[in-house]
Amino acid sequence: MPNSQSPDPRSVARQHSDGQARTDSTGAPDIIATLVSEEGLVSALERKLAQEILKDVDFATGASITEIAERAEVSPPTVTRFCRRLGCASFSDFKVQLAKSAYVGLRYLNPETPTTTPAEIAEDIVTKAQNALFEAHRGLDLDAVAKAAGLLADAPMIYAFGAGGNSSMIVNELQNRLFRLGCRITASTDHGLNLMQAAAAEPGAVVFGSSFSGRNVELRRCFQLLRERGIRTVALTQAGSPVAQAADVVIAIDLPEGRNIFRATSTRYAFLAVIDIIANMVAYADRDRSARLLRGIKQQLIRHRDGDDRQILGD
Amino acid sequence: MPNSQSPDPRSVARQHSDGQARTDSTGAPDIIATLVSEEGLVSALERKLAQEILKDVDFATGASITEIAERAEVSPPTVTRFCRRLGCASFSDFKVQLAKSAYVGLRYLNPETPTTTPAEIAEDIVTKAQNALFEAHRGLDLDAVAKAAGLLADAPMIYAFGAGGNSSMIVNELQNRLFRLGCRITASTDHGLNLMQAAAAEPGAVVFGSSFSGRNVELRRCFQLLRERGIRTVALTQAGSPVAQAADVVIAIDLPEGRNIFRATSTRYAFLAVIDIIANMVAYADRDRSARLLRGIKQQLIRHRDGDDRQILGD
DNA sequence: CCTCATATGAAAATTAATTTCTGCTACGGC
DNA sequence: GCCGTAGCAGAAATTAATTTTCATATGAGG
Repeated sequence: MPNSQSPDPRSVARQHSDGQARTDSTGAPDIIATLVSEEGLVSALERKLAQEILKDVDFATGASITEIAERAEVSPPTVTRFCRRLGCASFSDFKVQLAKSAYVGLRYLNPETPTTTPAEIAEDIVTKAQNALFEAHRGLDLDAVAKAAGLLADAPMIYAFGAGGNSSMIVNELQNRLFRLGCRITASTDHGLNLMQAAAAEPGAVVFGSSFSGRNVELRRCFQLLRERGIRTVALTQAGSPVAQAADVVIAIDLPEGRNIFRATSTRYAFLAVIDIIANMVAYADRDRSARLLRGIKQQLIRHRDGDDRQILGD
Repeated sequence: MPNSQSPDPRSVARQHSDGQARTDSTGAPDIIATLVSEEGLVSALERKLAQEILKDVDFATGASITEIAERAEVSPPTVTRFCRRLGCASFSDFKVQLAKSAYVGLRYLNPETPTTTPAEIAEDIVTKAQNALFEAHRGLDLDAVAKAAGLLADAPMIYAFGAGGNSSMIVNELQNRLFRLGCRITASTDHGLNLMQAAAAEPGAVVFGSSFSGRNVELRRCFQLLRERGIRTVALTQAGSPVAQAADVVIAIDLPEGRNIFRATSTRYAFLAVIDIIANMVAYADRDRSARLLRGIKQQLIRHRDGDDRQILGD
């Protein structure tokens, strides 16, 4: 038997038995992800347990160890061992971890239920948005983001290309955030214009392109042209997609799309967050200049509109 | 002694003893909010307990009842009673509820820490965005949203007014969502144009205005003009603000603004969610027509761009 | 076919949480 | 000012739940 010295379980808590703990950025184990992937679960009963818990997480967070054991048709000790294997100190620690993950990470796992009442619609939209942020954050390649921010911060000129309502919003937002920081940037959302700008862009310029699907052929064409011309490109898009393949730096966002045609894609929230992260990084690249510019803009707004924008930059 | 019949605690769980449970829309008690407000906590020791738990929620979610009792210098039974009074079935139920609330709702209670590393920046942006969604959802007046959606769904023409980068994005997004559903809508983000459109708007039209601060005097002027003309207005803005006062239907969003001048306001995420909720409600107002239109748009896109938009409407 | 490793559950032991009961305190009436 | 009442708080006892121990079973590898 390993661990015959019986180490304090608490010391191994929050850490995977194989040392490869799945954690979110707060350092907390991401129980749901582990349950879904079933990683580290060797036996059949443990897998069954994982499935049973995922089937009704709300029940699991409220139930006692015997209730869960009964549902999965295993014995309580098996549940305890299962929790330990997942990196929790105890069964109750497991429940707490589960509750933490579940709040945001859970619901999109449930079958898509049609929403009709106002409360359900609001719940659906907000939860999906939170999920999108959660998932995107988890999968975000920070090095790629930092690299992109570095390119943008140093660029003498930035072109931001998008098309369609969603990416248009994203590139406009990028322009909106970066011009305040002293970046020279122009956003355009027209394919023809994008192509012309790509052809005319001066060496040293950086082109940022957004595509939710990654299959925007015109954007890909722009990127290919730019690559030939030696102009660096940053893509915010799906991993492995045609657009991603044509870009120098790829910030990949891969999120499952819901099947509700009435709901706009919650992926927008994740894209928006990436823009904010990039903008923040660019701001910190030259903190003093950014602060000076932002304060200047704010003062102008206050002077011009008399308190209109007391709170935030740009109503 | 009340409750001498000793009802099953589970039956009173998730419900405040006075029947005025603070719950989020999922029906789960919002423990953190209750702890902060100290509502329903009669005795001094219970208040002390609440403060002690808020002081270190992470500890509380992991600790046993005796550990918490020791920290607050009370006895374990007091902790049990405390949990019951908060509407939980048991101490462990309390911990689970606490963990649920804490994941999203907690962190903005912590002092704003400056972020510098890429990981910190990403964490900060994402967490703040999730918080904004969480808080806005909690405080959202669904009746007002439904009323607004009803007005928009029935309007022969919609004018969406915003100004500044943030509200511009919001009204563009509204247009983007609603035109797909067959609404006649035009968004404009220019004060002068807004005023002219307000003056020219035909009776029966509905004007939607967004202002993050609520102090956009030009928008308020538009709304006042429209009120005189008997044209209905919907404001998405801060409660009680000048803009809100001038509007017929107010969707109020009141969120604390961070002090980090480098970060764009996380309130944008909440505003965006409200737009999505409205659009969804409008879609359901005439579900068949919406479905028909959306499918038609999708087919056109697929035919024209050959797979470019396989996944979502509008890249 | 045997052996070893590992998994599993029954039962025991332990630990934790809750109930009961009693003392205490504060407040109001007399 | 004293007494009674109400309700809170904690000690101890009770109960419930979880975990450990140990015996058995199962299956892979020799």
